[in-house]
Amino acid sequence: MLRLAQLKFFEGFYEEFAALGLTPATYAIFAVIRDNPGVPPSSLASLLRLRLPNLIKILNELESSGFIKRNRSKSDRRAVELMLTPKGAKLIAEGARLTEPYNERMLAPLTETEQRTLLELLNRISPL
Amino acid sequence: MLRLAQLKFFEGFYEEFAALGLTPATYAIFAVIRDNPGVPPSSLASLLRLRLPNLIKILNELESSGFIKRNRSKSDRRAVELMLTPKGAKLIAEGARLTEPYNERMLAPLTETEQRTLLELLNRISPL
DNA sequence: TATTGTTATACTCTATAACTATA
DNA sequence: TATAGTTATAGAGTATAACAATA
Repeated sequence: MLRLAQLKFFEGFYEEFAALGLTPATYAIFAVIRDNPGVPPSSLASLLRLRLPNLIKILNELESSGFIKRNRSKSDRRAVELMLTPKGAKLIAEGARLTEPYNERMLAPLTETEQRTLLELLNRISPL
Repeated sequence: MLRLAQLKFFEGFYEEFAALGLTPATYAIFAVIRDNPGVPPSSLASLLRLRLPNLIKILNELESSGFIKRNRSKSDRRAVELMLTPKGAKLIAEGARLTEPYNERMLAPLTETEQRTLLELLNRISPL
């Protein structure tokens, strides 16, 4: 049942966000960088349960498209600090506007109380 | 959150059922054939949301390993009827014995009432 | 020596087009 | 002509190993 629900959400996501070129993965990456400017790739990968090499490949594309930039940390020159460019900030802001109608459409069979319950139960099973 | 929960269940599944060589996909396929002997590949694919060509590849492996057999329908010789062999029935029966402890472990953070609620809400979002 | 990030690469899963045999 | 099943193949997602730079 989890797989079927997730499939529905991903299919709906591609419909809703196709015009912006956002995927579930890139949306999540943008949102985390927006809320945690300077987050290193390693933290981002473990938070989103992505393998570092797979994340790096996505980050390379996002950087060469001009959506994010990488700064080397002053204190530890191995570490990378991820930031949104103005172009990237604009993209995720546009995406954020589609989020509420998207969630509403996916969760339409549930009341608002049930929607909160579902989120709470899922969060207990696998906390973010 | 759905993706993270599903990831947890799949990882737990591989741990629990590794000894039997069952995957989430093959478990579901065996269970559907067991409960619906003679089910055609097309119905199986749409029920489990698998593309027919991808399902066929799995069915080929399951058949050449001796777990299932294909019968041509008498009434429509294009149609295939899927059946478990005794070997396949034995395998899914062994798998079924692991199912309750597996679900219990994955859903440990929830009370029994909450477990039923979660299943009901997921089923409303994307009915089987 | 250990850690962060990166590259290269293989493997699984998923998607599309085209073919066959029956209807 | 249309349908059920199948094959071949391409693409996306995910995995591991090895390397460079820095600590």
